[in-house]
Amino acid sequence: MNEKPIPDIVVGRLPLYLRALQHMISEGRQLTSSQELAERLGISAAQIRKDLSHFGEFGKQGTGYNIDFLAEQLERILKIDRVWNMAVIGAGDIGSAVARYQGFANRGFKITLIFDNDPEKIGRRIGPFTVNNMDQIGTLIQAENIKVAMIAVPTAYAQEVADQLVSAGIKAILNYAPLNINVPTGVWVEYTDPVTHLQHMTYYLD
Amino acid sequence: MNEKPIPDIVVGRLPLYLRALQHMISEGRQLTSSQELAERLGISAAQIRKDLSHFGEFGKQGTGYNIDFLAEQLERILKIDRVWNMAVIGAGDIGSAVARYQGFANRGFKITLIFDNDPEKIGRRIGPFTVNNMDQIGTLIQAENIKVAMIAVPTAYAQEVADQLVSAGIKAILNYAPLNINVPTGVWVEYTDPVTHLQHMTYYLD
DNA sequence: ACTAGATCGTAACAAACCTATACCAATTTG
DNA sequence: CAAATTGGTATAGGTTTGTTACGATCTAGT
Repeated sequence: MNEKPIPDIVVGRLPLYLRALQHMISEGRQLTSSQELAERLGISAAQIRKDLSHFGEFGKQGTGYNIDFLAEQLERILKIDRVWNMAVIGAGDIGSAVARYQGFANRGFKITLIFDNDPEKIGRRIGPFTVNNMDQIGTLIQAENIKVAMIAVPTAYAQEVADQLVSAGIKAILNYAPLNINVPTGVWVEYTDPVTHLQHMTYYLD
Repeated sequence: MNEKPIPDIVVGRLPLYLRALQHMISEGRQLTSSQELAERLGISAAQIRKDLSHFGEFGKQGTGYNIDFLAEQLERILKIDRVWNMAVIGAGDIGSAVARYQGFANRGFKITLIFDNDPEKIGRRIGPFTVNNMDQIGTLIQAENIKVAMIAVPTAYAQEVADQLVSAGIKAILNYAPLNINVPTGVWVEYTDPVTHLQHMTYYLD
């Protein structure tokens, strides 16, 4: 525990620790150790202890970590001890699949709005949502005070949509379009592109 | 250019460079520079030059990089100067969206098989594919000599499916299930979990 | 032909990160 | 009580990553 900012790479591992812990909870487990987490995650036990020690002392010598307790602490640290409402932009294949995905619940996130600019799609239902007109992005996102959004529009429109989201007050964007987007300081962007991962792996294949 | 193995993080950036280059190609561009790539990607120009220099000399002083040429070289390095056939396991929301995703073509990959174990789904069509029975994984993957697969099944079955894929000769797995899976040496796994990215960002929000 | 400006490739340096080790305190187990 | 397990801390060393600087090369303009 110290005053220096936590390395981003450490922050990035916390969700992985939490994911493993929640899996253990679903198995009905109560205790674990840095050793066990290390084996499951392919990270060294010392690394895990050091990462956690940036934030406090969560374990008990000789015993290990209480799984529920550590999970709660990580949720607090990652600020997912609440529910973040999210907007999805784009109601195509990706946006629709995201909107129906059951994996956000219980992990701190909930989709509440979905947008598209195709008149064919506006007003239709996708899962429990009605597709809103994209020209309502600013109004609705501000009205509901939403801070997190996912971009699932064609690559050509991603930057334009990102600009609208930033204007609407969005602070975190998960971009499904395979394109880097520019946002001002204070807005965070992460990318998810399956092809990038696949290309990374094929380097190592014959 | 030297004999030591290339750091994995460098390999991981090559797909990003390639993605930016292909975007420039679609804009009809011919030349670029490490400086321009750096601005687009948010990586320093020197970093980009150093990364590329691991593999050869692709630029021309005073001029920059020929976009088509550099893209071809990166495709060769990443071994996507061919088409990798892929299998998708799981025909639920994620698997279906993946199967319909148009973004694999032209980036080195092509889905050719999709599997599920739900009798309701087996035999049904998803996009251009017919859903195969999961008990055919070994047979069909070996028959078509497929080396790359994507896991899009519920978390509880991901490890079991991974084991089957490894037995069938799969060498690279992209896992959509939010769970670490264990595979033997020589098999590569990458993960894509939107919630992990979201949780990483919320750490920095208020 | 010459100059100015742009750019690459590379080397040297600095910072960040990871690994390994050792140690102590607390706890559990036998 | 003794032995084994475990977390947290500190330290040192090495690897990786990022930054800066600079010579060499190319283009464009005069």
